[in-house]
Amino acid sequence: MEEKKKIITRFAPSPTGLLHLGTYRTAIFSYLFARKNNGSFILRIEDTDRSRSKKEYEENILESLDWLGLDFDQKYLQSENIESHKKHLEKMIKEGTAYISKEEAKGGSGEIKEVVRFKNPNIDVTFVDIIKGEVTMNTTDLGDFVIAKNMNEPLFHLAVVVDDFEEGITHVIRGEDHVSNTPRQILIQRAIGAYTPIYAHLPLVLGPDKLKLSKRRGAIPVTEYRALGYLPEAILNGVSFIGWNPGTPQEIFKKDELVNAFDLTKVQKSPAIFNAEKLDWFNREHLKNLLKEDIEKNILLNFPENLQTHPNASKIISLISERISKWSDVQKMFATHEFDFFFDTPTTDSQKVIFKNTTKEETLENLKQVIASLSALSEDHWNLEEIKKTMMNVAEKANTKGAVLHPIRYLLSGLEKSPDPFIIASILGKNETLSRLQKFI
RNA sequence: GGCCCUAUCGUCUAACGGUUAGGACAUCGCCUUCUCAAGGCGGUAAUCCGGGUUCGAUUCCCGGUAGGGUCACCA
Repeated sequence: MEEKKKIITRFAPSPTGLLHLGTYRTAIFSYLFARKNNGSFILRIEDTDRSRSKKEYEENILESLDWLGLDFDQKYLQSENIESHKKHLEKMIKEGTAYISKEEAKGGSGEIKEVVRFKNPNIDVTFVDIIKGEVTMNTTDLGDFVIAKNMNEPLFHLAVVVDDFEEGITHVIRGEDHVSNTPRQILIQRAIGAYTPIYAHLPLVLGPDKLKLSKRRGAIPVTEYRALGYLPEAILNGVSFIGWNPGTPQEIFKKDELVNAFDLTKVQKSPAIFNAEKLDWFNREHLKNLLKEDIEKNILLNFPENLQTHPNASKIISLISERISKWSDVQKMFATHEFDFFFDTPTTDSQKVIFKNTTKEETLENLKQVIASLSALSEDHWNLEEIKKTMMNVAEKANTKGAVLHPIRYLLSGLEKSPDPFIIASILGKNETLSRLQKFI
């Protein structure tokens, strides 16, 4: 029986800023690959650059992973492994694969510093990448690159190699921006006697400008998506589908389905442009999977505070729910005063009451009839069906239904575009409806 | 510029040499008892170019072009 090695992947961000979707996509793919194969997923915070690393960014990473539901089996701080990095450094120097170089510090201060450089054997390095296939690069023009600022401050390439080795990482899944780092790291692996893991370099996520997604060019942090009211499962689903698909027509996936369907070899070879509109669609689809009461609760939470307890608030929730992609859209609707008329009598323009190609007299007559038959409806019968029946009764007798329905709708909403008059009237109640209609008489 | 990678509708993609080149988002039109939203139906829209290989190339090979990545005492 062949023994299968347990798969271990890692997500290794540096806490030097708020990370966007492109970065988290590498976390998602590493996570899905590990879980799909019953492996482990490790989080390693690469904080060796002490001047740029900030605790708040580390906390943001933790928060984001937690929100997305990407649970990790281990968490390491790279800075905690510095003693091990030093040991390898000393050993490399002793064995001649690295050396201390005295040179002028950068910045032109004239100060002489000691940096540690890797003794480059200047050879071709070939590695197998699950996504890109076999890649060969010559390392000659890399020179003797720096692997530590000094004996106490190891740098990226050394730290990554040592940590991956000691943590037993079997698959390094990271962004394509790391392919050119890979030969250097393989050289170091060979120098310290480490194995070479399997690589999978993911093509990058590009912004609408076709350039690598970046904060500078408008990419927002994952926690900002949370603030905007996106569902974590929708983000997970939508981001997974940037440059990957399961090969079946299904597009909406819950987390466990994603784990089940994930296949690293199906990852696209070319970079993908991030489509924010499609992400909204993913969110709308995932919204449909939510419990009705959760939807209602979240929509209400996004009402202006003074309206949350208004008697009409709960009645317009279903109207809102079919008009939003994400929770923050509710706030937007109030900001643009779309639904103000449910809470305050709208101001109306008497010219706009009259439906196209009809006269004022006609409109008045129609409205009088509507008011009369609506008045005859008892409070007990003031519901959507009865109101609709009553209004349609008048409307069908008119030349065009719009001659009746438009004036009603406009007087009730004060808007050219709004939900239909029946639902508005049913929400406003008998008194308010009649009072708004009478204003024109 | 050197090195590496990539190339199907506007965008994300499907088609492991033979398809009327399929789907999704977006867009447009129609229906959906006035408008809007939601829903239904339908439409427009793609194989970068040039050579090969082959009976036959979106698919394989070469070249061009275009795009991306990377060239730190950051990660």
